[in-house]
Amino acid sequence: MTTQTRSKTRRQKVEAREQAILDSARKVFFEKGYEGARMSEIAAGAEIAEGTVYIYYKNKAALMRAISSEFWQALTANAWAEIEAIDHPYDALLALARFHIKSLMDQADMIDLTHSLRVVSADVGTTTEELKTYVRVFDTLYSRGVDRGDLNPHPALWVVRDVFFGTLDYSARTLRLHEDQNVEPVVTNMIDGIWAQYGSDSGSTKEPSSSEPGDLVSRLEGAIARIERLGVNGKASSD
Amino acid sequence: MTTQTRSKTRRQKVEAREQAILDSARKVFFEKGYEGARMSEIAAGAEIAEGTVYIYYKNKAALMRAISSEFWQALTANAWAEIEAIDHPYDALLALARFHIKSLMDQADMIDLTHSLRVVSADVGTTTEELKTYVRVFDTLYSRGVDRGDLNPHPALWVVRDVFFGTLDYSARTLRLHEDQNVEPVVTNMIDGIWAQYGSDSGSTKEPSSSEPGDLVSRLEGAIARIERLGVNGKASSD
DNA sequence: TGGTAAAATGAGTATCGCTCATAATTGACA
DNA sequence: TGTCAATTATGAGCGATACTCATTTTACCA
Repeated sequence: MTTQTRSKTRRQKVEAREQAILDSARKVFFEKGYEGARMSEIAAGAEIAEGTVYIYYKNKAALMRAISSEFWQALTANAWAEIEAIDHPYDALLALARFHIKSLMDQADMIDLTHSLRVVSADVGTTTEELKTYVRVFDTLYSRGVDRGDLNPHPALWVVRDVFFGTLDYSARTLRLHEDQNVEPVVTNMIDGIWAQYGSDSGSTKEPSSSEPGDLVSRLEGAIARIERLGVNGKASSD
Repeated sequence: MTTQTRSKTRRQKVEAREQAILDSARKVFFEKGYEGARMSEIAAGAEIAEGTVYIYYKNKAALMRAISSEFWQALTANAWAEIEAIDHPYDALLALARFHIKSLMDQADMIDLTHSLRVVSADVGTTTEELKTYVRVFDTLYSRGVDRGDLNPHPALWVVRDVFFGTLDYSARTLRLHEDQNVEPVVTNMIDGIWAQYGSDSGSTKEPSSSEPGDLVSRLEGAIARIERLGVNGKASSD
């Protein structure tokens, strides 16, 4: 028992220190940027000697990679949590888009740092892998929509995926420079665009012209609901 | 005359050296990345002493910024040249999209380096300004489309602009990893999507009643038109 | 040709990421 | 509790690099 307790204590101490290093490093990286960050300052922030950092992380790039990795894993977990209770693919995609763009805007520093790693450090494999995992949330939602018959299967999913993430990424950057940071117009606009192109209107088979009038009505009702929602949330965006 | 000739010679020599530094730096930056690039190697490539570089460029970041600036200016000029002879906004946007994504793919190193500057160097003002100038090509084309009555005015142009550049940016990255690097599906799909959402279907004037309740009606009419058009165009995009 | 301002040089400086010999701490066992 | 081996921490020192500056070289004009 004594053995286990002490062993546990030791491990706890190590883990606490590891986390302290990460916390300090994150702070310094955000304040000074990757190059501007000093290992000495990171060590001081974690209240350890500079050499100790290198026991936990091979070098500066590895430390940065760990922070980036931690961020993307948390983001992925939060994304899943955000959409798990939502049934309809349209609403789920909408929620994911909202979550994504808000995350980008809130944690812009982290995003920029992650992207910079692509160039700063040659070894980006890890980060790329984490990005792929995150992106899988979208892929799953889209596939679910296809299975339910709400979305048409796209011959290359990545085309739609790039519209989704590309648009949100750029919009987040733009929105950050604006006074009005209402994301609703951007999100609704983009999802509606995807739905207009890939939504299965008549259910199963694709017909040239407006095939079944009844379907048009139901889609219009959905559109009205969406527009009304925009009217409530997006009122400020009309200027 | 002698005076002018010699004075010209001196200036020419200086300018030639400046260009030699830029050329050498570009090469080294591409080969080694920003951090990996050595000022000594850049100087050696330009066949000058290391200290001389600092007469022309304040520091490493300024040198990188000059390269980035040169690149974006050339890109902007080429973009204008690419679309100047094209009359119809749809074709022009298509051409711009093709040009943009191909440039991104061909000069991926440059793009990555430019983006990394955002983090590496705090002073990014210049690069941002050059980006804005480049983006103006798109804005002009869209406005032209609105003036001609081919496109509906969007309450916030940047929303469409971010769809355009965001999608192309992400798609370029994805395409680079693919065997098949055919940009046509991406480009056509994206422009068609924009056209489906913002193309003025019935032809001429838009209802400018922005803040009136009638706004909802006009927007609904646009939505109906889009849905109807989707029935026709959506067929092509499904393969 | 001689004088001067501009331009080039490269050894030297400051600073940083990282290493490693040494010290301190921890925990199993008697 | 005291001993000892293993683990963990330390920080002076090393190599490397961006950048400076006193000195030299070049370009130009009278």
